[in-house]
Amino acid sequence: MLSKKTKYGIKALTFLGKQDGRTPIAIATISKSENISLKFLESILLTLRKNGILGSKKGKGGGYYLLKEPTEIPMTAIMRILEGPISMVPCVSLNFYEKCADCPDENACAVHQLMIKVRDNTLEIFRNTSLADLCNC
Amino acid sequence: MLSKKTKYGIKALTFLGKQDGRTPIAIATISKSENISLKFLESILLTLRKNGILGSKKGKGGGYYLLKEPTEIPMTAIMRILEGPISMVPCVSLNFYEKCADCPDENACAVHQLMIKVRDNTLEIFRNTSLADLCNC
DNA sequence: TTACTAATCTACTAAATCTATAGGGTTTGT
DNA sequence: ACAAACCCTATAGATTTAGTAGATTAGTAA
Repeated sequence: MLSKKTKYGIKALTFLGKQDGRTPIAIATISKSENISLKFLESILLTLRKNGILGSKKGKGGGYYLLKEPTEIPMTAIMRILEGPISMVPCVSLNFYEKCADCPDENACAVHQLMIKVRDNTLEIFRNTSLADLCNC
Repeated sequence: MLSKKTKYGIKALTFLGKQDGRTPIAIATISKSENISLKFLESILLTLRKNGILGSKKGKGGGYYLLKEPTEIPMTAIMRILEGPISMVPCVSLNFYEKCADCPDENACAVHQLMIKVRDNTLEIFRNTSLADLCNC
């Protein structure tokens, strides 16, 4: 299941993507519009900034803004920053790979084989979807 | 991410599916073969029994066995029993639907639309995969 | 029948981690 | 002076992943 962190993050990004230009938007504005706890949203936007998705401006008139065009931000990037691995098990993850402690042979593991399929499918959706696509809903 | 409960459950079911006939297999046998904590596995098999996937026999020579042919057990059933919803958000779940508190209009929600796509794809894989398919790895 | 043993079943506990915040102070820009 | 991001800490609650202890049931051998 998707964490609220990820869900709120996507909603906030979508909100920013719908604005025109790079005018900074205050956290409070997004928080009110999307019904997200202010402090929680604060930490979410901070991680998005630290990961190169958002820029910020301090002081009066400050806020957050997208660093790239929405068309240039794929869902894979957003998901990996906010949710972590796209795979359902670490042993099929491309970016967060970890070997299973209990599994002597990955290729003989039924779960492994099945989850590769699921990952490939999900990955293709996220690769073919950009933030811009979400903004057109 | 998939919980260990689900992962272990699938592995145990695969192990049972590979046996021939309905001879009961002791928990300890599966536990050793698949490197799963005995007591944790015990509770997992119990829920699978309570949900009509497994049968059990008590006492000496007892254990667990599949109630149906592996071909008759779809992954959707296994996943829903062990992991819960297949969807990444409750608002797109077919079997575990819940409305989002923060979302005034589902159809206008970008997350909602995207997660429907992901759910449809994942669901198709699980629908087209039975336990028997996992046993042939 | 009785005792023993193997196995499931039930219930309780607990550590560890994750989630979703809340509070308050600091820094920076206008 | 003020507004806003930034940063640090704490925390309640839930979930996960087990571990512990014992009850119950069923087959086997004496």
